[in-house]
Amino acid sequence: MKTAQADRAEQAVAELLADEGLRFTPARRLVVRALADAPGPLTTGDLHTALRSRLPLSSLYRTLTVLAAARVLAREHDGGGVARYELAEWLTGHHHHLVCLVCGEVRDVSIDPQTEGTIAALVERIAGGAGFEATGHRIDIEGKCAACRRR
Amino acid sequence: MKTAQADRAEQAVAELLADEGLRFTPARRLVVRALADAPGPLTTGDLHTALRSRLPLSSLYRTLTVLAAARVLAREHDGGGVARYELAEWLTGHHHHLVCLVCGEVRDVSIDPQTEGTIAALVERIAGGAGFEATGHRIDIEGKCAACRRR
DNA sequence: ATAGCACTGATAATCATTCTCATTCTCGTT
DNA sequence: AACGAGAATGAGAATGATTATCAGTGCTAT
Ligand SMILES: [Mn+2]
Ligand SMILES: [Mn+2]
Ligand SMILES: [Zn+2]
Ligand SMILES: [Zn+2]
Repeated sequence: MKTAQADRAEQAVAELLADEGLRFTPARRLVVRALADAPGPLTTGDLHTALRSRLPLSSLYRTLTVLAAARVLAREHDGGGVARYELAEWLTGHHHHLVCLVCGEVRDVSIDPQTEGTIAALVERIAGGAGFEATGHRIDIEGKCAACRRR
Repeated sequence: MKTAQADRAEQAVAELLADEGLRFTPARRLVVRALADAPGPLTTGDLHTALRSRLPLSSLYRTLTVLAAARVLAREHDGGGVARYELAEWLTGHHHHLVCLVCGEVRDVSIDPQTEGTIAALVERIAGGAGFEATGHRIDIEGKCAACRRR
């Protein structure tokens, strides 16, 4: 996320937390910033490595739980079952993921609005056919990332 | 999965296991059958509930591990991080999932070949643009299932 | 300054999953 | 039919990630 956008997101987070009677403490700011700077969702381990000197593990876990409950963060799980967190889509915009099956990296990727429209339409159709009310979708593209390809 | 197809799948599994010097034991047969009959991927808990009288938990876990390593089963993780298993796509055919955010159910859904072709094409395009070599994709449609809708 | 909450961080507890190991089973060979 | 090697089983212990506890600290409004 580029800095201007990240600053705006941080502002939005501050307001949301205030509304819920929660504070935007240093710990929470550290986590939000780390995720805003990341090219994709980060595991708890990634975050712990990055922030270990400034944020004990138990506090990191609590912070992630609180921010996810407040819908500031979205939590998902990768193929190995380890939790990954990213800023919620109302902060980052809708997007999808490239998942490298070799190194495990997960990277954000956006689709042009035109194509995204096509997808939304076919998702509607498929869901409707099954009596299912679709509210969103998630696409993971699996394969080999650029770095892993060249070796 | 309908029975004729399930029988064929079971046959294919028997052959694959034999090739690997593994046996198609009663425990493995129970698990493969349970998954062949299921409308979507099952959690370890689902399977344990269904098979508890015939298969101790430690054996269930080992069976799942062995079958997944042999590529008979595919393992994924749902939003809450619990493992889900299903027959590998070379047995079931390629498909996607409807994920109910209310009750947690996950159901298989197939897309017509025409639409699947469209998806494959745009996946190629998106991946290529990022220097990524796509080998597959996964689509989860999230929302409210038919049962949860009507109450 | 005081009271009431929110927050922190160390630690203990939980829960799913994996590991260990003694025992049993299968299958091919004598 | 008895034998031996490797495969499989099942009970229980161990692991690892995550969550819960709780005593102490910090903010903020009155
Ligand atoms: Mn993302
Ligand atoms: Mn499936
Ligand atoms: Zn990679
Ligand atoms: Zn439902």
